[in-house]
Amino acid sequence: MAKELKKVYEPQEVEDRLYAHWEELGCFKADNKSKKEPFTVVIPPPNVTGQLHMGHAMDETIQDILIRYKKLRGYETLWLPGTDHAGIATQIKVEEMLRKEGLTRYDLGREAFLERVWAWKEKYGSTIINQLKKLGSACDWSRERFTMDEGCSAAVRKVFVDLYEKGLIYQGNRIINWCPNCKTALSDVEVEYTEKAGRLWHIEYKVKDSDEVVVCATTRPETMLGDTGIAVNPNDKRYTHLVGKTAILPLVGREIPIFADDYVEMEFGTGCVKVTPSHDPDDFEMGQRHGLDFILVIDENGRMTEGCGKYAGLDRYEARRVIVEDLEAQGLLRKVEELPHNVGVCYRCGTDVEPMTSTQWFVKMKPLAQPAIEAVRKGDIRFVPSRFENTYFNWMENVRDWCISRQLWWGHRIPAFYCDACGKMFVSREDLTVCPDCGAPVRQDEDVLDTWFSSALWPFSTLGWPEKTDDLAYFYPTSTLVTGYDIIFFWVARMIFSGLEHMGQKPFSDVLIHGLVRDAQGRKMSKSLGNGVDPLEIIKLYGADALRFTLITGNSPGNDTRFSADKVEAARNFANKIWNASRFVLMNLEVEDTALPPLSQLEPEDKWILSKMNRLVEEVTENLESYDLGVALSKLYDFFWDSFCDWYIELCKARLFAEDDNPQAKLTAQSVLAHVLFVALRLLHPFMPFITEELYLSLPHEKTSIMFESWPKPDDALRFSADEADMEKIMGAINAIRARRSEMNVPPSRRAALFIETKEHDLFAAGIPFFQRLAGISEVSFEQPPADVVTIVTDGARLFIPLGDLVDFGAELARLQNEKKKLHKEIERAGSKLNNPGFLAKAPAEVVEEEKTKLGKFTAMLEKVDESIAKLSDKQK
RNA sequence: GGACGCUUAGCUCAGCUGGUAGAGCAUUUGCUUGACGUGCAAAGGGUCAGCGGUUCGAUUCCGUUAGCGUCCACCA
Repeated sequence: MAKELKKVYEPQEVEDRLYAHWEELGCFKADNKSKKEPFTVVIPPPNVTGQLHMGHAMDETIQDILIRYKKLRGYETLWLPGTDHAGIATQIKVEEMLRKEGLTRYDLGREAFLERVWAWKEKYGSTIINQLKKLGSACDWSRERFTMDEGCSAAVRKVFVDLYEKGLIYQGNRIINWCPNCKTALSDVEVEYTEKAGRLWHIEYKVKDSDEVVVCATTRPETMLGDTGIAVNPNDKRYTHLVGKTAILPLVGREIPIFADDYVEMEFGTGCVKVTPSHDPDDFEMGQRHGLDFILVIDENGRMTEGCGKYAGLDRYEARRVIVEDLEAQGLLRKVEELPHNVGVCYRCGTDVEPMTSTQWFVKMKPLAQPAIEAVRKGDIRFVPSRFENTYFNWMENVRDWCISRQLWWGHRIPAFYCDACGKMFVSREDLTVCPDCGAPVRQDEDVLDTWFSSALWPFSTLGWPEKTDDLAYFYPTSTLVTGYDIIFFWVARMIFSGLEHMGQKPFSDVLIHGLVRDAQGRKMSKSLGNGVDPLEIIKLYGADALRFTLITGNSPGNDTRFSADKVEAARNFANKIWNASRFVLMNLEVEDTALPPLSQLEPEDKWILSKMNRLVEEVTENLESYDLGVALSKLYDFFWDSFCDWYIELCKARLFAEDDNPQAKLTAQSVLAHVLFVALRLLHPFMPFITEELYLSLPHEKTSIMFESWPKPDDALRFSADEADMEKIMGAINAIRARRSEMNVPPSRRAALFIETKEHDLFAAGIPFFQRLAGISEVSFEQPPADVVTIVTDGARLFIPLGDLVDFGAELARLQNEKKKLHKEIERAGSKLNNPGFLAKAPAEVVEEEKTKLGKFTAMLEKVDESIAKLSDKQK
């Protein structure tokens, strides 16, 4: 029966084999015809060209834990994997590759370029998928999807046309965020704001037909070329006389109106704002309110437009420099102040974003946001931790229309067709080649959709929508969405309104938010810092289970966590501990199963561990249900290492290796060991799938995989609170003896006799083998102890150890005095509580009872200590 | 300017609905104890950021102050 395991756990040797084993058995495959309750998770699709990083590793680990846990609990689990085409990111990568060949995408043309991207995707798209497998992810690979596969594309097409027909998608010339490097429009969430050093230039504008000047302060002098007005606050008495007058734009000579608008803050700058409606979101709105002209002065490359005279063609920052020089030369620069301010940069490339007016496609957000807010407000969708609901509401309530068109080639092409002959535009479910009206050829909109437009449909597009599939019927809405707080706006919010709008049903019930994985110093892991840790390297060195353990333990939902080699090492050590404990159990196993023996055969130590185990099952289950994965895992760690290994296994050795011939006692110990191990392996499996599977397969088992076993259930028959308390008295005595010995530097090899004075003779008599094995005791006697002893007072007994000349009477007396002081303190503490009428009247009965028990215990112990002190003092005299 | 989070042992962090503070790592000491030195045993180390309040009782709830951090926001 006994199987030989290696002395050290070698994850490298088992992980790939077990993953293949699971795939062969179809462990990850979900059945949409199942009678069970479904539990569905859709993966946040990683970028198809991406590499697995620590953030992914954490995200996937959490999902895998939920999936494996629910599967053991008897749910029909589906973890649906896939990848995202990642419009900008992927296109940039391929363009970089082309650049090495000296080519641009324009050299290739749209079609040839897209072929290259697809080829790239075929070549590298599976990289991240294979990396996910290394982590142990229990994804149903038969259902793997891609945001640009046929089905997802059909969903995108349908959604676009539907929204257009409902009037929720429109085309318009509005101010958008433009990345001059990526050369595309961006949505509001794709702009990141960073504080940069800047300046505030005060520029003089002459007032027409007057000697007056108005001074406008700006951080972006180059945009003055596009100024079409000057705004002041309507209540600003300094300027009321100017409202309605005209100013002359310096350098350009354009006449622009001076008007009043509430937007202007009187206190900031000079109180006069130069208004550039085409290059500033606020100015854009003022421009609309006041019917100003819109003049584009910066083009899609970030250069000044042709209409800019001598500045035409200059880069916007070069133009700034020249314009400032010119203003200065003309004496129009009144003042320059240093002013750090927020600059929007592209989230992909970091280039300063240029706000500009442009014709783009937008999703009208207000009507979509309302139900999405409601769903969370009503608790239909729940964020964990709930504080992220604030973030969500705040965004949803103030959301602006979503710019969805991108001037890229890689992505879902916008299904709008233009007829140049009759000037009409058609948004169509089918591709058009000729105009439905006039029959002339049509051309399709050049732009593609924001990547996040397709991700927003992920929870249902991946299940087959718009087809009415069995998957969709059975698995939608999904159960839990796991993701980082950094993409709540990008993705979570948009999935919510999309699900509600297109499915008429929420996309998921719970949103589990986790934080970032930072480096050991707490810095964000980033490519530019080069401080990223490669999860695959960690897996290679320490194993996937150790990595998973590291990412989960000591962390709570929504909080960032630091990653350090120390932690992984500790995790690896734990895996090794599990391995060796199992090895021990297997080496001593002569029974054929892991069933519990009849309760009547159980010894106190068996009841002790079973009782603890039973409570563990309850608590871990509870913690998992409330997504407290870190808490659950640390309880498992403590139970396994401390309770099971350091105590129970050691206690069992007394029986397993007993000289007397009691085969039944041995078998009982083996059975309990195997049983507890089996329970622990199942509880640990969601967190550490590989090692638990490998060990399960070594135990006597019925199934071909631990994944087919079921989650342990608490059992009322295993609540042995009295036995547990008894056992703890023995353990307390062992602890006390060990501490005394250690204090006195007695080597473990030096065995000592033990004299016990107790009213609980049977209990302590049963503990004899444990004292011998765990506390370095030779013989135990309940007789009167000799004179020269060390006295140890514990709960339930007084223990005496004659340690011969090792004992320094003075030291022993001091120790006892110290002990006495401690007990006095305890008694005082408990006593003051119990003397407090408020406490007695208002505290719950069991708390009062507990205090009374403690008081009794400590009082008894104090008596014993006093006795010993008296004896020792007598002797010294 | 809003919103949120953090401040607990030398370090990194747990601590659910209030009832004498925990883990890992680090430190010190001892140990070939028939699974494991990726181990075993023992020990030191915290007025749970400050101040108020609620309570019989607060690290835990409320308010407030300070420091740090994150997100959002139109101060040109």
